[in-house]
Amino acid sequence: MGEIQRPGALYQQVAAEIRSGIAAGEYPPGALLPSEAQLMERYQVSRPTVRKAVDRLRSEGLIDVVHGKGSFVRSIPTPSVTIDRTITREGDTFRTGLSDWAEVEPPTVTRGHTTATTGPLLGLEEGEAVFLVDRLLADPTTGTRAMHRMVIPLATAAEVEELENPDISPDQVYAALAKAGHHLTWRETVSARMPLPDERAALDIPEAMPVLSAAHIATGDNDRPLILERMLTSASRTQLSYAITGPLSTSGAVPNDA
Amino acid sequence: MGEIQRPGALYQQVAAEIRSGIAAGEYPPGALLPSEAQLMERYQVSRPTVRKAVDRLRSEGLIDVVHGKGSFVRSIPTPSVTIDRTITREGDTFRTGLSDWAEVEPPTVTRGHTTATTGPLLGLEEGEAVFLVDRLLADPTTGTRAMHRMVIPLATAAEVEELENPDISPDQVYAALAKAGHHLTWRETVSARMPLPDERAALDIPEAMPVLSAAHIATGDNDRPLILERMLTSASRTQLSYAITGPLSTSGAVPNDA
DNA sequence: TGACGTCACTCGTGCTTACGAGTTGAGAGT
DNA sequence: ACTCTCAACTCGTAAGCACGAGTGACGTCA
Repeated sequence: MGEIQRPGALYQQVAAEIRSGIAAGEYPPGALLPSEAQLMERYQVSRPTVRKAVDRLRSEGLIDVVHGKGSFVRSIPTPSVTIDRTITREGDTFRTGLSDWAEVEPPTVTRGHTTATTGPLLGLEEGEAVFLVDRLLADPTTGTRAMHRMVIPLATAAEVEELENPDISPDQVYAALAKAGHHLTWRETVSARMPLPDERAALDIPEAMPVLSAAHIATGDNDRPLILERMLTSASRTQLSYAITGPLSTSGAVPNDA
Repeated sequence: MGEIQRPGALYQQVAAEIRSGIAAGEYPPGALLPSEAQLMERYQVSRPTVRKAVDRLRSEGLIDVVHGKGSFVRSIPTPSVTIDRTITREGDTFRTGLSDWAEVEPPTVTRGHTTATTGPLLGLEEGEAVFLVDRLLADPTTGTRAMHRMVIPLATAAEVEELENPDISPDQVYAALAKAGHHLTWRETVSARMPLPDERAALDIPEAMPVLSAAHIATGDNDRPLILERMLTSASRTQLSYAITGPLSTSGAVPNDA
């Protein structure tokens, strides 16, 4: 029946066949793939070969394999949650897009040190002391989770007394900095990578799915970095959105009532 | 010597041991892991078990396995290329951040149809005819590649004669739209996912590494979507950057000399 | 001294066998 | 008619064996 004639290793050929079947709609999303025994028969290969092919498809995120039941075609991971990171100059604020999200646990405040990554972004050496405020957030509607961290240099914390309160929300931080007389600008860098094991657990990330990381640096006068905010979410469930909205003023008035 | 006592399957235990070794610096980035035979001896397991453990680490993106040489610890994939997607209101332009990138091949222009993803973004039904302009770009400095696609509804193409020229650069498109009298606003959504096989090949993406996808919608008056631009890059090599720079005017003057 | 070939070592692939464990449904027993 | 048990299905794990193929070092020969 279905002997195969494709380039590469046997298990690659089997994997390619199944992949084609998925792409062609033969196995629509949610469908149950033939069992390993059936695939053995169909392609005339041994079980380890079938397993290797199936394992490859799983590592590509195409299927979910359930013990005792079978392999199911994953639906195309369309991010269902959009986090609006729109930058607005109204009153020099920035919306994290996480204001409505609930805190799964109370925030954790620790004294830590800058890493090779966070140090340069903040204009500090690697290993300098900083405050770390960690939050685990959840979207009330969908339950989608996000890890949120603020990295606060000691110099910044000393300047703004509101920062002594660990319960201060990310959005409030910028208001506090503005109130302290800082004229803020922002830069955000977005990257993606595979999650670390603890991140996978905390964010409930399916196998072979990446995380989106957004690092947000608020800069004061003289291009001095004041605070770093980093957000981590499951890329299979969330996307980030950027836009210009509303009237944008050149000078950016700083409100005193924030 | 090093019999193992960890939860889970044997190969998981072996994988966890090696993972710890990598995290602890026993195997620094670039280092050669012990050969499969040595790992068999060290953990007193069979070769298939060792191979499965090694394969797991590879699928996690922790190591690279080279036939005939061994397994090497991957260095932490820090994105080395930053694409500046900064939104500027000077003259109603938007920089793709790809202006300096070279075209690997001539652009491809095809007539296609909106998909379930692109349709709604453009305010069209799924399956409506559109022009697709595909580019494969490369950063001249690092060789990093990017796939770039413009999805142009027929209505937009009919309105702007410059769009008949397939060689028009993405940045020029916005200038042309502005010249045609459109008052543009933008929204960009960023997501990440695992690459499709052809995308992996075109972008030279290492195993178990995701792609960053940025979809950029230009909207004219009455919130009418005019054009969709999508960029795809290797997340292990690139990151996206967003900021507000320069003076921002409320009305956004449209230049006539673009 | 140089070029070449061999050989040892590496991982890549494939088959067979065996058993454990989760899931489901059919059938026997009540 | 209902419930419970068990058999038959599923995938998960592990071992052993065999051979192919890429790489590099070493020794031999010209």
